[in-house]
Amino acid sequence: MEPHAHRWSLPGGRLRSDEDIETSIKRQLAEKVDVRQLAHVEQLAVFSAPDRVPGPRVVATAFLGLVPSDNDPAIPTDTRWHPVEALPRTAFDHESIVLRARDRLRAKLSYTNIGFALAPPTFTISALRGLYSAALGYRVSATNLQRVLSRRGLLEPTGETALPGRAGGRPAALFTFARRSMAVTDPFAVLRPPGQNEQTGKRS
Amino acid sequence: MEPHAHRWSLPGGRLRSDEDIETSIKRQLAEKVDVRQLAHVEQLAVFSAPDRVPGPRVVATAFLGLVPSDNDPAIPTDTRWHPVEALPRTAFDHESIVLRARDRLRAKLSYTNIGFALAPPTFTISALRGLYSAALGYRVSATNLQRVLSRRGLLEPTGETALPGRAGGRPAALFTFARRSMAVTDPFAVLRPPGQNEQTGKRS
DNA sequence: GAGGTTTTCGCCTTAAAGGCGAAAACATGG
DNA sequence: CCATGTTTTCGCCTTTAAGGCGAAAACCTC
Repeated sequence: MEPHAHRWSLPGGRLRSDEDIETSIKRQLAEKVDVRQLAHVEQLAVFSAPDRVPGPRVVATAFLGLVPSDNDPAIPTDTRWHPVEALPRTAFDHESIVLRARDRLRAKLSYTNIGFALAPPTFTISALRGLYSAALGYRVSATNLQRVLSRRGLLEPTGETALPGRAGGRPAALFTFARRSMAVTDPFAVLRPPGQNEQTGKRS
Repeated sequence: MEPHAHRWSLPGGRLRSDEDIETSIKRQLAEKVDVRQLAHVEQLAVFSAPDRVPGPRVVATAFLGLVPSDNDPAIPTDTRWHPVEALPRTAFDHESIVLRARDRLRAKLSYTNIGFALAPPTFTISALRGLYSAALGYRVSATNLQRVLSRRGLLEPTGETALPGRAGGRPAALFTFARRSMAVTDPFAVLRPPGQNEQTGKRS
């Protein structure tokens, strides 16, 4: 009868007539779950299949939101974080929404600087590596992560170092994301940067 | 009084309760303008600012649709193609929608195989170069385009060649997009292909 | 057949990513 | 306090992809 009762669903709600959708989703989050410190929010996709929920059709605009790993927002008792590799049964089409969000995040981690939204203001390379590994689903090399981000000019060393773990080891340097990387920069063009072009030779 | 009258606007219309949005936009296009042979359609973004149109708020889901360069669909007399570099004044927020679509296309041309949707079933490298140049807004090198697409395994030579232009010159070989590239393949991961990973050394 | 045109190919340079091991910088146990 | 284990960081090298440039190929017209 109510096949979707007692299943987990994503936070959300109805759009008010005086707000746009992004404002709305932020309000919903702030009301229902205490997730206010979103470091990044972007539209994911619109889900509009006529039968996606029982009853009259509901069009949903899904968003991807990222919270830095260092803040653990207080959430109500009926709410929970779920690891994406072990999702419970979800209501409606929410599972496919989550999977799309995951894929989007993975893709953008590679070709944008969206990683800044996952990291605390200051972090060690190993910590960042952990975040990237978790998000991407495979182990990332710290060495390479370090170099790739540096070469892209996204990483800035703060002077400081973190305390070594209880097992000893060299204390890790603390880094920050460069200021100009604090907004998501979309793809680095692949097929021809804006530089001078072509015009190869004689064109009279 | 009616600041948006007599301005150009994008095709579109209301969503019916028994169709999803993509179905809807395809229907609208087929009805209003005869653009049926869309080689690729994807969601662009939702536009929902409360004041984006006068009167009660209208939420619009914008799509990017691509038509191969060889078909020139019949369009009604009140409808026109406009070059994106010389847009007329548009109604509402339609200009920003168009610009977003343009940017999306440009980005995806670089890191996906979306180009297949712009090209006719068979084409010469120069023709393809023309399409890429027009879409990207800068001159692309034919040599490099050729190699990049080949190395990605997207280009397949048909045996045939096109007729040389009236000015002579070596007849150009005709190519096709490889079959497996006929669906948009999203990013080639940059930061770590799925291959073996890390595990660098001793982990006991 | 000479000269002009367009396409294609081959070789080289540049740039970014990834691998691997050594060195650096810490902890702890004898 | 020195040897040993641990973790991070650095340097050098390899691999892969993109981009440049000129020569060769293949066609036209006069």
